[in-house]
Amino acid sequence: MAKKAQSNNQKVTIKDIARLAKVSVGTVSNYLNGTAHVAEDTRQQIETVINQLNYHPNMNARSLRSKRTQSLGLLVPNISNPFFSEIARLIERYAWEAGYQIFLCDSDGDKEREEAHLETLYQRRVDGVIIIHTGNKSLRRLVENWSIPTIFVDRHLKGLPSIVSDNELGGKLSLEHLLSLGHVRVAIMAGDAHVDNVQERLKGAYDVLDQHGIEVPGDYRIEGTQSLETGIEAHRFWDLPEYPTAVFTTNDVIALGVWHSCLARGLRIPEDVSLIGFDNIQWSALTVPPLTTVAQDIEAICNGAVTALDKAINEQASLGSDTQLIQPQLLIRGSTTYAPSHQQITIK
Amino acid sequence: MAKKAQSNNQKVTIKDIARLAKVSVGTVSNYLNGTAHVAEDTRQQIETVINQLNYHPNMNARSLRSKRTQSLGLLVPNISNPFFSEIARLIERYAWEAGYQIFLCDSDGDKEREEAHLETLYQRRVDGVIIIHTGNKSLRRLVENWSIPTIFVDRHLKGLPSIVSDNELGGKLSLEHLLSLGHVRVAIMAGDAHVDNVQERLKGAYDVLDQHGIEVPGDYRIEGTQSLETGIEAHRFWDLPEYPTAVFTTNDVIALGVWHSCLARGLRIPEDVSLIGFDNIQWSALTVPPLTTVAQDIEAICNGAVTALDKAINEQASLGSDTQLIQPQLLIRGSTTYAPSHQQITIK
DNA sequence: AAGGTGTATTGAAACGTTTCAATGATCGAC
DNA sequence: GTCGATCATTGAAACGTTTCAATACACCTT
Repeated sequence: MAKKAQSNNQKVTIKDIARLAKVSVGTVSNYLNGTAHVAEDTRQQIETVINQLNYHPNMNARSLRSKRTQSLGLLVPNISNPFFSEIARLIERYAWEAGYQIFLCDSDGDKEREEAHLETLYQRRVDGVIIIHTGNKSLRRLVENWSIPTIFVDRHLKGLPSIVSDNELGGKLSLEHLLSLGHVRVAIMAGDAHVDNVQERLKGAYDVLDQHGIEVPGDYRIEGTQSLETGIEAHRFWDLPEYPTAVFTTNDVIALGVWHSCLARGLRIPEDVSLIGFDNIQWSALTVPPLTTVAQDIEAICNGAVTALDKAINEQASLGSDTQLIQPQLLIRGSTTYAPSHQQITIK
Repeated sequence: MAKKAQSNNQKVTIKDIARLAKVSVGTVSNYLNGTAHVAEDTRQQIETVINQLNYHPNMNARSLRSKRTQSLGLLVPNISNPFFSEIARLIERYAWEAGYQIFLCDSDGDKEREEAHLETLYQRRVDGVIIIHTGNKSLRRLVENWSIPTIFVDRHLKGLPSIVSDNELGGKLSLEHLLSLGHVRVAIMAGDAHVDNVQERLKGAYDVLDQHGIEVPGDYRIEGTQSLETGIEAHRFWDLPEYPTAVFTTNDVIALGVWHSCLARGLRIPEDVSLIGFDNIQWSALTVPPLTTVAQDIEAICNGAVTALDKAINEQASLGSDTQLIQPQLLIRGSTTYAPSHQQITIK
């Protein structure tokens, strides 16, 4: 068995290819990139040599010269959050289809790490950046005067290009649904009220409540973070003498936490408590009954983000400075139903 | 307000720094990398200029010359799978702490995409690669003769360096637990029996069953993929005249699918059915009662993988070719209990 | 005053590509 | 048989760093 000359895979360069194929480096480069026509026979020459030598172009050299890295940075607060990991999956896919690979940067909710990650992305000269920020104000300064196309997703920063759901509308749809079912004692799981999209969802929700003259007492509102743990805090509702018949949450993870607190307390959903989420993460369809929620069209968001970046990169068109809104959709499933008659219920 | 000369952030290079600081490029490089002592006053010179000019070193140039990219490739079958996204989170963190950033590559369970991703990782000259493979046999050839330190995680390939849980032990612990509770009618949700770790878990499980002379009838076993959907297939069990009292699954996601099928059928866990998972993903603790499962020590796995790579990279020590086994741990929670008396139960 | 010893700095080559003006070859038209 | 025109190819500069042998300088020692 002839062992081919593949073992020296360490450092075969375009020069080696050129030499063995008896052409110039320029021609090989042209062949590789399709930058110019190369004659049929030289093409075959080159191909033969490349296959023999097990050649893998060095992208760093290529990037240095051409000022393109075919890579994007993706900065997220926590990749193991199911909503963000789904975004990552889609971004990765669309990016791959457009010829980019992505640097995954997890800020872990930490502002310093967020900035440090951005700095290295800059140093790597990624072609574009997609950010889900943590509410870090100094991010604006950082991004405003750097030269890499950057787009915010899910959470935006006023005046910087972004593509997010119409969260206010989402909050509105959510509460209109609850009120249409006759609920009056509505609790609000606000989560992290520092996050812009949370604020918007809340605004949409409160607007509807105001409009119907419904007031939310202080002990019907819990703030915290966008996490399971905060959702579980809902147990405080169930200690109240008159507990809410419906709970609005600012995301599904929180809602699942609330659900957990209900199960732990023996409360049935939706018979005792109607519960509505936001995001439509994978798990929200899995509960029994499935969670009513406001679905974000994250395919549109992710595809939009990658496409916009790609366009900005290739046509050096500006990304502009506006927020592109994507329509959310109310997904009525089993976790919401008509308000129970107004009897006073006491937990054992 | 003086607007500093920061606007021309486009193309300031180490040469500019050198020129303005009146030193040679070499010295600036030494300062930046700490490769040699630079005198106190020149150090200050350089620092001043760098701050004035808003300089960001070009990592592509650096990589080209130094043959180091400070980046790792992470190849996963599906980043939105909660188990993999948790792995990604940990890998990203440990890598960051060790000075690397990671390229996230999602193979989407597709062999071609998997190979294509690896090829580009090679072209980018990443310093190391971490792979969770999809069972692609030709991966071996690909990895065996390339020169980048590579380690397999969660799923291994015989003879190639890897770090995985002792899955056979896990399966054993799992079934010993079920049998100790008196279960005899045990069903097996095998998931994807092509995946090596699934095979091992099954082996551990069947060994215990054999040892106790318990046989699993054909209709007590379901295969499919490592997914929710496959778990939900468990509804077929509940159609049987005598359905299983316990279900062993090869991962938590499947287990949650099984749980779903029980809820849909009105079966209570653990009163009617004992259910045990594998992995200890975040959501497994959230069910009520929480899911009994075999916890993988993925912190150890991820930390081990990054550390091993880092060592191989810096000391060009070989990674060897052996599998490092990490101990799993049985986590007894609420979803398993004693087998009900052997009465025949008929669903309505 | 010559030699020796460090320490801080320099200068230029190298890394592996792309890019582009310039060259050579081929061919049809006159 | 010459002139353009077209097409394929070449050669060398450039990209922004690191690396390393060589130098310059200052300070001791004898």
